[in-house]
Amino acid sequence: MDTKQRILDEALTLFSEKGYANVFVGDIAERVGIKAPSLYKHYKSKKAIFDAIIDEMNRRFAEQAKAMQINGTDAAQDAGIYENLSEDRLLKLGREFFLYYLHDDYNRKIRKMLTLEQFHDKELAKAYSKLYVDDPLSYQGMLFGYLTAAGLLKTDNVEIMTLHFYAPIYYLLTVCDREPDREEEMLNKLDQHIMQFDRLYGRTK
Amino acid sequence: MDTKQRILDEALTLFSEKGYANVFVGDIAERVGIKAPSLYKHYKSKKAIFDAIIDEMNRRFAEQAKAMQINGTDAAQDAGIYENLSEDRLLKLGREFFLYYLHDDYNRKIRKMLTLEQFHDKELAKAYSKLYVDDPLSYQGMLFGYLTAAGLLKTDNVEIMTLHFYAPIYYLLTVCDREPDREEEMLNKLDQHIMQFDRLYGRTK
DNA sequence: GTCTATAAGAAGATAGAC
DNA sequence: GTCTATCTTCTTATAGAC
Repeated sequence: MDTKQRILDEALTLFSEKGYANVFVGDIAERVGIKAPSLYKHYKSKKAIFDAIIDEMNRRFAEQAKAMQINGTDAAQDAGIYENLSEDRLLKLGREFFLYYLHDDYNRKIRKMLTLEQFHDKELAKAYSKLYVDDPLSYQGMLFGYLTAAGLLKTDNVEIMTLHFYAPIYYLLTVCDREPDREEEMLNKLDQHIMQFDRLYGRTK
Repeated sequence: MDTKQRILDEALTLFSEKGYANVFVGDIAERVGIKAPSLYKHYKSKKAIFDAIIDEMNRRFAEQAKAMQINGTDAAQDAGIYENLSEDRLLKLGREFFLYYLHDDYNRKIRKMLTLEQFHDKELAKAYSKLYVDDPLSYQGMLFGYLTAAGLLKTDNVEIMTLHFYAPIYYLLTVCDREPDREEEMLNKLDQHIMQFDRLYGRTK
Protein backbone atom coordinates (compact mmCIF):
# COMPACT_ATOMS: atom_id res chain seq x y z
CA MET A 1 0.00 0.00 0.00
CA ASP A 2 0.96 3.56 -0.78
CA THR A 3 3.26 4.99 1.90
CA LYS A 4 1.75 8.46 1.67
CA GLN A 5 -1.65 7.06 2.62
CA ARG A 6 -0.25 4.75 5.29
CA ILE A 7 1.29 7.78 6.99
CA LEU A 8 -2.14 9.40 7.15
CA ASP A 9 -3.70 6.22 8.54
CA GLU A 10 -1.12 5.68 11.26
CA ALA A 11 -1.06 9.36 12.14
CA LEU A 12 -4.84 9.38 12.52
CA THR A 13 -4.67 6.34 14.78
CA LEU A 14 -2.10 8.02 17.01
CA PHE A 15 -3.73 11.47 16.98
CA SER A 16 -7.07 9.93 17.97
CA GLU A 17 -5.50 8.18 20.95
CA LYS A 18 -3.04 10.73 22.28
CA GLY A 19 -3.89 14.02 20.60
CA TYR A 20 -1.74 15.91 18.11
CA ALA A 21 0.79 17.33 20.58
CA ASN A 22 1.52 13.97 22.21
CA VAL A 23 2.34 12.25 18.96
CA PHE A 24 5.86 12.61 17.60
CA VAL A 25 6.86 12.38 13.99
CA GLY A 26 9.09 9.46 14.96
CA ASP A 27 6.09 7.56 16.36
CA ILE A 28 4.23 7.87 13.10
CA ALA A 29 7.27 6.85 11.08
CA GLU A 30 7.89 3.84 13.32
CA ARG A 31 4.34 2.57 12.77
CA VAL A 32 4.70 2.99 9.05
CA GLY A 33 8.01 1.11 9.21
CA ILE A 34 10.31 3.91 8.12
CA LYS A 35 12.53 6.46 9.87
CA ALA A 36 11.35 9.94 10.68
CA PRO A 37 13.43 11.76 8.04
CA SER A 38 11.93 9.59 5.29
CA LEU A 39 8.53 10.86 6.23
CA TYR A 40 9.52 14.36 5.20
CA LYS A 41 9.75 13.17 1.59
CA HIS A 42 5.97 12.67 1.75
CA TYR A 43 4.87 15.60 3.90
CA LYS A 44 6.75 18.78 4.55
CA SER A 45 5.84 18.93 8.27
CA LYS A 46 3.89 17.28 11.06
CA LYS A 47 1.22 19.94 10.65
CA ALA A 48 0.93 19.07 6.96
CA ILE A 49 0.06 15.49 7.92
CA PHE A 50 -2.67 16.71 10.23
CA ASP A 51 -4.01 19.06 7.56
CA ALA A 52 -4.07 16.23 5.04
CA ILE A 53 -6.13 14.12 7.45
CA ILE A 54 -8.62 16.97 7.84
CA ASP A 55 -8.76 17.48 4.08
CA GLU A 56 -9.45 13.82 3.48
CA MET A 57 -12.08 13.86 6.21
CA ASN A 58 -13.88 16.80 4.63
CA ARG A 59 -13.73 15.14 1.25
CA ARG A 60 -15.03 11.81 2.53
CA PHE A 61 -17.86 13.25 4.58
CA ALA A 62 -18.92 15.67 1.87
CA GLU A 63 -19.16 12.71 -0.48
CA GLN A 64 -21.17 10.78 2.06
CA ALA A 65 -23.48 13.72 2.72
CA LYS A 66 -24.11 14.02 -0.98
CA ALA A 67 -24.91 10.32 -1.26
CA MET A 68 -27.28 10.57 1.69
CA GLN A 69 -29.13 13.53 0.23
CA ILE A 70 -29.59 11.62 -2.98
CA ASN A 71 -30.50 8.31 -1.39
CA GLY A 72 -31.93 9.39 1.97
CA THR A 73 -35.64 9.34 1.29
CA ASP A 74 -35.46 6.79 -1.48
CA ALA A 75 -33.52 4.38 0.70
CA ALA A 76 -36.02 4.84 3.50
CA GLN A 77 -38.82 4.14 1.04
CA ASP A 78 -37.03 1.08 -0.31
CA ALA A 79 -36.54 -0.17 3.24
CA GLY A 80 -40.27 0.15 3.72
CA ILE A 81 -39.72 2.47 6.63
CA TYR A 82 -42.83 4.48 5.85
CA GLU A 83 -45.14 1.52 6.15
CA ASN A 84 -43.50 -0.61 8.73
CA LEU A 85 -41.89 1.12 11.69
CA SER A 86 -42.41 -1.52 14.37
CA GLU A 87 -40.55 -1.21 17.64
CA ASP A 88 -38.46 -4.27 16.84
CA ARG A 89 -37.45 -2.79 13.54
CA LEU A 90 -36.63 0.53 15.12
CA LEU A 91 -34.49 -1.15 17.76
CA LYS A 92 -32.59 -3.09 15.14
CA LEU A 93 -31.98 0.00 13.03
CA GLY A 94 -30.85 1.97 16.08
CA ARG A 95 -28.40 -0.70 17.18
CA GLU A 96 -26.98 -1.11 13.70
CA PHE A 97 -26.47 2.61 13.36
CA PHE A 98 -24.95 2.89 16.83
CA LEU A 99 -22.58 -0.04 16.46
CA TYR A 100 -21.49 1.08 13.02
CA TYR A 101 -20.40 4.50 14.22
CA LEU A 102 -18.95 3.08 17.41
CA HIS A 103 -16.82 0.37 15.82
CA ASP A 104 -16.06 1.66 12.35
CA ASP A 105 -12.38 2.48 12.64
CA TYR A 106 -12.38 5.58 10.51
CA ASN A 107 -15.42 7.14 12.12
CA ARG A 108 -14.25 6.33 15.62
CA LYS A 109 -10.78 7.73 15.11
CA ILE A 110 -11.97 10.92 13.44
CA ARG A 111 -14.51 11.45 16.21
CA LYS A 112 -11.92 10.99 18.95
CA MET A 113 -9.33 13.14 17.20
CA LEU A 114 -11.78 15.99 16.72
CA THR A 115 -12.84 15.65 20.33
CA LEU A 116 -9.24 16.24 21.39
CA GLU A 117 -8.58 19.06 18.94
CA GLN A 118 -11.95 20.85 18.90
CA PHE A 119 -10.76 23.81 21.00
CA HIS A 120 -7.55 24.25 19.04
CA ASP A 121 -9.00 26.56 16.42
CA LYS A 122 -12.31 27.70 14.97
CA GLU A 123 -12.05 25.56 11.86
CA LEU A 124 -11.85 22.40 13.92
CA ALA A 125 -14.68 23.56 16.16
CA LYS A 126 -16.82 24.11 13.09
CA ALA A 127 -15.84 20.75 11.63
CA TYR A 128 -16.84 19.01 14.86
CA SER A 129 -20.18 20.78 15.04
CA LYS A 130 -20.91 20.10 11.40
CA LEU A 131 -20.18 16.39 11.68
CA TYR A 132 -21.80 15.67 15.02
CA VAL A 133 -24.43 18.35 15.44
CA ASP A 134 -25.68 20.16 12.38
CA ASP A 135 -25.45 17.50 9.69
CA PRO A 136 -26.95 14.60 11.65
CA LEU A 137 -29.73 16.75 13.08
CA SER A 138 -30.46 18.06 9.63
CA TYR A 139 -30.48 14.62 8.01
CA GLN A 140 -32.42 12.89 10.78
CA GLY A 141 -34.74 15.86 10.93
CA MET A 142 -35.55 15.47 7.26
CA LEU A 143 -36.26 11.77 7.71
CA PHE A 144 -38.40 12.38 10.81
CA GLY A 145 -40.20 15.14 8.92
CA TYR A 146 -41.26 12.60 6.32
CA LEU A 147 -42.20 10.06 8.97
CA THR A 148 -44.29 12.67 10.74
CA ALA A 149 -45.99 13.67 7.50
CA ALA A 150 -46.64 9.98 6.83
CA GLY A 151 -48.34 9.74 10.23
CA LEU A 152 -45.81 7.39 11.78
CA LEU A 153 -44.53 9.90 14.28
CA LYS A 154 -46.43 12.63 16.04
CA THR A 155 -45.11 15.98 17.16
CA ASP A 156 -45.48 19.70 16.57
CA ASN A 157 -41.74 20.23 16.77
CA VAL A 158 -39.81 17.92 14.49
CA GLU A 159 -36.53 19.67 15.22
CA ILE A 160 -36.73 19.01 18.94
CA MET A 161 -38.05 15.51 18.42
CA THR A 162 -34.92 14.90 16.37
CA LEU A 163 -32.77 16.30 19.15
CA HIS A 164 -34.57 14.00 21.58
CA PHE A 165 -33.71 11.05 19.41
CA TYR A 166 -30.16 11.95 18.49
CA ALA A 167 -28.64 13.63 21.57
CA PRO A 168 -29.02 10.60 23.88
CA ILE A 169 -27.59 8.33 21.19
CA TYR A 170 -24.58 10.57 20.67
CA TYR A 171 -24.16 10.91 24.41
CA LEU A 172 -24.11 7.12 24.91
CA LEU A 173 -21.64 6.84 22.04
CA THR A 174 -19.21 9.24 23.72
CA VAL A 175 -19.35 7.14 26.89
CA CYS A 176 -18.31 4.10 24.87
CA ASP A 177 -15.48 6.03 23.22
CA ARG A 178 -14.22 6.99 26.65
CA GLU A 179 -14.85 3.69 28.43
CA PRO A 180 -15.14 0.81 25.96
CA ASP A 181 -15.84 -1.55 28.87
CA ARG A 182 -19.23 0.06 29.29
CA GLU A 183 -20.41 -0.76 25.79
CA GLU A 184 -22.91 -3.40 26.90
CA GLU A 185 -24.35 -1.11 29.56
CA MET A 186 -24.77 1.66 26.97
CA LEU A 187 -26.31 -0.69 24.41
CA ASN A 188 -28.87 -1.63 27.00
CA LYS A 189 -29.62 2.03 27.60
CA LEU A 190 -29.78 2.59 23.85
CA ASP A 191 -32.52 -0.02 23.52
CA GLN A 192 -34.48 1.50 26.36
CA HIS A 193 -34.02 4.96 24.88
CA ILE A 194 -35.40 3.90 21.52
CA MET A 195 -38.34 2.03 23.03
CA GLN A 196 -39.23 5.02 25.16
CA PHE A 197 -38.82 7.37 22.18
CA ASP A 198 -41.14 5.18 20.18
CA ARG A 199 -43.72 5.19 22.96
CA LEU A 200 -43.50 8.98 23.31
CA TYR A 201 -43.57 9.95 19.65
CA GLY A 202 -44.92 6.88 17.82
CA ARG A 203 -48.48 7.21 16.63
CA THR A 204 -49.33 3.71 15.52
CA LYS A 205 -49.27 1.97 18.86
CA MET B 1 -3.50 35.75 46.94
CA ASP B 2 -1.53 32.63 47.65
CA THR B 3 0.91 31.87 44.82
CA LYS B 4 0.47 28.12 45.12
CA GLN B 5 -3.25 28.47 44.43
CA ARG B 6 -2.74 31.03 41.68
CA ILE B 7 -0.52 28.56 39.86
CA LEU B 8 -3.35 26.02 39.92
CA ASP B 9 -5.85 28.60 38.66
CA GLU B 10 -3.72 29.82 35.78
CA ALA B 11 -2.67 26.30 34.87
CA LEU B 12 -6.31 25.20 34.76
CA THR B 13 -7.18 28.13 32.51
CA LEU B 14 -4.40 27.23 30.09
CA PHE B 15 -4.96 23.46 30.21
CA SER B 16 -8.66 23.96 29.47
CA GLU B 17 -7.89 26.06 26.40
CA LYS B 18 -4.89 24.28 24.89
CA GLY B 19 -4.64 20.92 26.59
CA TYR B 20 -1.88 19.76 28.91
CA ALA B 21 0.79 19.10 26.27
CA ASN B 22 0.42 22.50 24.62
CA VAL B 23 0.93 24.43 27.82
CA PHE B 24 4.49 25.10 28.91
CA VAL B 25 5.62 25.67 32.44
CA GLY B 26 6.84 29.09 31.34
CA ASP B 27 3.33 30.02 30.17
CA ILE B 28 1.86 29.24 33.55
CA ALA B 29 4.61 31.13 35.35
CA GLU B 30 4.18 34.16 33.11
CA ARG B 31 0.47 34.36 33.90
CA VAL B 32 1.20 34.12 37.59
CA GLY B 33 3.80 36.86 37.19
CA ILE B 34 6.87 34.86 38.12
CA LYS B 35 9.62 33.05 36.21
CA ALA B 36 9.43 29.36 35.44
CA PRO B 37 12.11 28.23 37.92
CA SER B 38 10.26 29.91 40.78
CA LEU B 39 7.31 27.72 40.07
CA TYR B 40 9.32 24.66 41.02
CA LYS B 41 9.47 25.90 44.60
CA HIS B 42 5.69 25.29 44.73
CA TYR B 43 5.32 22.16 42.62
CA LYS B 44 7.98 19.62 41.82
CA SER B 45 6.93 19.16 38.18
CA LYS B 46 4.41 20.13 35.54
CA LYS B 47 2.63 16.84 36.11
CA ALA B 48 2.37 17.63 39.82
CA ILE B 49 0.45 20.80 38.94
CA PHE B 50 -1.98 18.82 36.82
CA ASP B 51 -2.41 16.22 39.56
CA ALA B 52 -3.08 18.94 42.11
CA ILE B 53 -5.82 20.34 39.87
CA ILE B 54 -7.42 16.90 39.63
CA ASP B 55 -7.14 16.42 43.38
CA GLU B 56 -8.79 19.74 44.06
CA MET B 57 -11.49 18.91 41.54
CA ASN B 58 -12.27 15.61 43.22
CA ARG B 59 -12.34 17.28 46.60
CA ARG B 60 -14.63 20.08 45.44
CA PHE B 61 -17.09 17.89 43.60
CA ALA B 62 -17.21 15.29 46.36
CA GLU B 63 -18.12 18.09 48.74
CA GLN B 64 -20.77 19.33 46.36
CA ALA B 65 -22.20 15.85 45.85
CA LYS B 66 -22.44 15.44 49.60
CA ALA B 67 -24.23 18.77 49.95
CA MET B 68 -26.65 17.81 47.18
CA GLN B 69 -27.47 14.47 48.76
CA ILE B 70 -28.22 16.21 52.00
CA ASN B 71 -30.15 19.10 50.51
CA GLY B 72 -31.45 17.62 47.26
CA THR B 73 -34.98 16.64 48.22
CA ASP B 74 -35.30 19.19 50.98
CA ALA B 75 -34.28 22.00 48.67
CA ALA B 76 -36.79 20.81 46.08
CA GLN B 77 -39.46 20.72 48.74
CA ASP B 78 -38.52 24.19 49.99
CA ALA B 79 -38.68 25.46 46.42
CA GLY B 80 -42.21 24.09 46.23
CA ILE B 81 -41.22 21.98 43.26
CA TYR B 82 -43.55 19.18 44.25
CA GLU B 83 -46.63 21.35 44.15
CA ASN B 84 -45.84 23.85 41.48
CA LEU B 85 -44.04 22.62 38.39
CA SER B 86 -45.47 24.97 35.79
CA GLU B 87 -43.85 25.16 32.38
CA ASP B 88 -42.65 28.70 33.05
CA ARG B 89 -41.04 27.61 36.25
CA LEU B 90 -39.41 24.62 34.58
CA LEU B 91 -38.04 26.83 31.82
CA LYS B 92 -36.58 29.23 34.31
CA LEU B 93 -34.97 26.46 36.34
CA GLY B 94 -33.55 24.86 33.20
CA ARG B 95 -32.04 28.10 31.95
CA GLU B 96 -30.55 28.93 35.33
CA PHE B 97 -28.99 25.52 35.58
CA PHE B 98 -27.68 25.65 32.01
CA LEU B 99 -26.24 29.14 32.25
CA TYR B 100 -24.63 28.41 35.57
CA TYR B 101 -22.70 25.42 34.26
CA LEU B 102 -21.94 27.17 30.99
CA HIS B 103 -20.58 30.40 32.47
CA ASP B 104 -19.22 29.40 35.84
CA ASP B 105 -15.48 29.65 35.27
CA TYR B 106 -14.45 26.72 37.37
CA ASN B 107 -17.03 24.33 35.97
CA ARG B 108 -16.40 25.40 32.38
CA LYS B 109 -12.64 25.05 32.62
CA ILE B 110 -12.74 21.69 34.34
CA ARG B 111 -15.23 20.42 31.76
CA LYS B 112 -13.07 21.55 28.85
CA MET B 113 -9.86 20.27 30.38
CA LEU B 114 -11.36 16.83 31.02
CA THR B 115 -12.73 16.82 27.49
CA LEU B 116 -9.20 17.27 26.17
CA GLU B 117 -7.59 14.77 28.54
CA GLN B 118 -10.30 12.11 28.81
CA PHE B 119 -8.48 9.57 26.60
CA HIS B 120 -5.14 10.09 28.31
CA ASP B 121 -5.69 7.50 31.00
CA LYS B 122 -8.42 5.47 32.68
CA GLU B 123 -8.54 7.64 35.78
CA LEU B 124 -9.41 10.71 33.74
CA ALA B 125 -11.95 8.77 31.70
CA LYS B 126 -13.62 7.65 34.91
CA ALA B 127 -13.53 11.17 36.33
CA TYR B 128 -15.22 12.53 33.21
CA SER B 129 -17.92 9.89 33.26
CA LYS B 130 -18.53 10.36 36.94
CA LEU B 131 -18.90 14.13 36.64
CA TYR B 132 -20.90 14.33 33.45
CA VAL B 133 -22.70 11.01 33.19
CA ASP B 134 -23.17 8.95 36.31
CA ASP B 135 -23.51 11.59 39.01
CA PRO B 136 -25.90 13.94 37.18
CA LEU B 137 -28.06 11.06 35.95
CA SER B 138 -28.14 9.63 39.43
CA TYR B 139 -29.01 12.95 41.07
CA GLN B 140 -31.56 14.04 38.48
CA GLY B 141 -32.96 10.52 38.47
CA MET B 142 -33.56 10.72 42.19
CA LEU B 143 -35.32 14.06 41.83
CA PHE B 144 -37.42 12.84 38.90
CA GLY B 145 -38.22 9.71 40.87
CA TYR B 146 -39.78 11.86 43.57
CA LEU B 147 -41.57 14.01 41.02
CA THR B 148 -42.97 10.89 39.40
CA ALA B 149 -44.09 9.47 42.73
CA ALA B 150 -45.70 12.83 43.48
CA GLY B 151 -47.62 12.55 40.22
CA LEU B 152 -46.00 15.50 38.52
CA LEU B 153 -44.24 13.42 35.90
CA LYS B 154 -45.41 10.25 34.25
CA THR B 155 -43.27 7.39 33.00
CA ASP B 156 -42.54 3.72 33.59
CA ASN B 157 -38.83 4.28 33.12
CA VAL B 158 -37.48 7.10 35.26
CA GLU B 159 -33.89 6.32 34.29
CA ILE B 160 -34.53 6.85 30.59
CA MET B 161 -36.75 9.86 31.24
CA THR B 162 -33.78 11.34 33.07
CA LEU B 163 -31.53 10.57 30.12
CA HIS B 164 -34.09 12.25 27.85
CA PHE B 165 -33.93 15.35 29.99
CA TYR B 166 -30.24 15.49 30.64
CA ALA B 167 -28.52 14.29 27.44
CA PRO B 168 -29.92 17.05 25.19
CA ILE B 169 -28.98 19.65 27.80
CA TYR B 170 -25.44 18.37 28.08
CA TYR B 171 -25.21 18.13 24.30
CA LEU B 172 -26.28 21.77 23.85
CA LEU B 173 -23.78 22.77 26.53
CA THR B 174 -20.91 21.14 24.65
CA VAL B 175 -21.87 23.07 21.52
CA CYS B 176 -21.58 26.31 23.50
CA ASP B 177 -18.20 25.26 24.91
CA ARG B 178 -16.97 24.68 21.39
CA GLU B 179 -18.65 27.64 19.68
CA PRO B 180 -19.56 30.35 22.20
CA ASP B 181 -21.10 32.37 19.38
CA ARG B 182 -23.93 29.86 19.20
CA GLU B 183 -25.04 30.36 22.77
CA GLU B 184 -28.25 32.17 21.88
CA GLU B 185 -29.18 29.53 19.32
CA MET B 186 -28.60 26.80 21.90
CA LEU B 187 -30.56 28.64 24.59
CA ASN B 188 -33.47 28.77 22.20
CA LYS B 189 -33.19 25.04 21.63
CA LEU B 190 -32.91 24.51 25.37
CA ASP B 191 -36.24 26.25 25.93
CA GLN B 192 -37.89 24.20 23.23
CA HIS B 193 -36.38 21.03 24.62
CA ILE B 194 -37.73 21.69 28.08
CA MET B 195 -41.19 22.63 26.81
CA GLN B 196 -41.35 19.48 24.72
CA PHE B 197 -40.06 17.39 27.63
CA ASP B 198 -42.77 18.85 29.81
CA ARG B 199 -45.42 18.06 27.23
CA LEU B 200 -44.17 14.49 26.83
CA TYR B 201 -43.70 13.60 30.47
CA GLY B 202 -45.72 16.16 32.39
CA ARG B 203 -48.95 14.84 33.87
CA THR B 204 -50.70 17.95 35.06
CA LYS B 205 -51.40 19.57 31.70
C1' DG C 1 10.50 32.58 47.20
C1' DT C 2 12.29 34.91 43.35
C1' DC C 3 15.79 35.51 40.20
C1' DT C 4 19.67 34.42 36.24
C1' DA C 5 22.23 31.01 34.18
C1' DT C 6 22.38 26.69 32.48
C1' DA C 7 22.11 21.75 32.09
C1' DA C 8 19.81 17.80 29.90
C1' DG C 9 17.06 16.01 26.75
C1' DA C 10 13.34 15.83 23.50
C1' DA C 11 11.36 16.78 19.06
C1' DG C 12 10.91 18.86 14.43
C1' DA C 13 13.30 19.30 10.51
C1' DT C 14 17.39 19.28 7.05
C1' DA C 15 21.77 17.54 4.58
C1' DG C 16 23.55 14.49 1.88
C1' DA C 17 24.94 9.52 0.91
C1' DC C 18 22.93 5.47 -1.18
C1' DG D 1 12.50 7.05 -1.14
C1' DT D 2 15.11 5.47 2.62
C1' DC D 3 18.85 5.92 5.54
C1' DT D 4 22.46 8.06 9.20
C1' DA D 5 24.13 12.08 11.05
C1' DT D 6 23.22 16.42 12.55
C1' DC D 7 21.21 21.04 13.44
C1' DT D 8 18.16 23.98 15.83
C1' DT D 9 14.90 25.08 18.85
C1' DC D 10 12.09 24.35 22.51
C1' DT D 11 10.98 22.68 27.11
C1' DT D 12 11.51 20.77 31.55
C1' DA D 13 14.08 21.05 35.33
C1' DT D 14 18.18 22.20 38.48
C1' DA D 15 22.00 25.14 40.60
C1' DG D 16 23.02 28.61 43.23
C1' DA D 17 22.98 33.78 44.24
C1' DC D 18 20.04 37.16 46.56
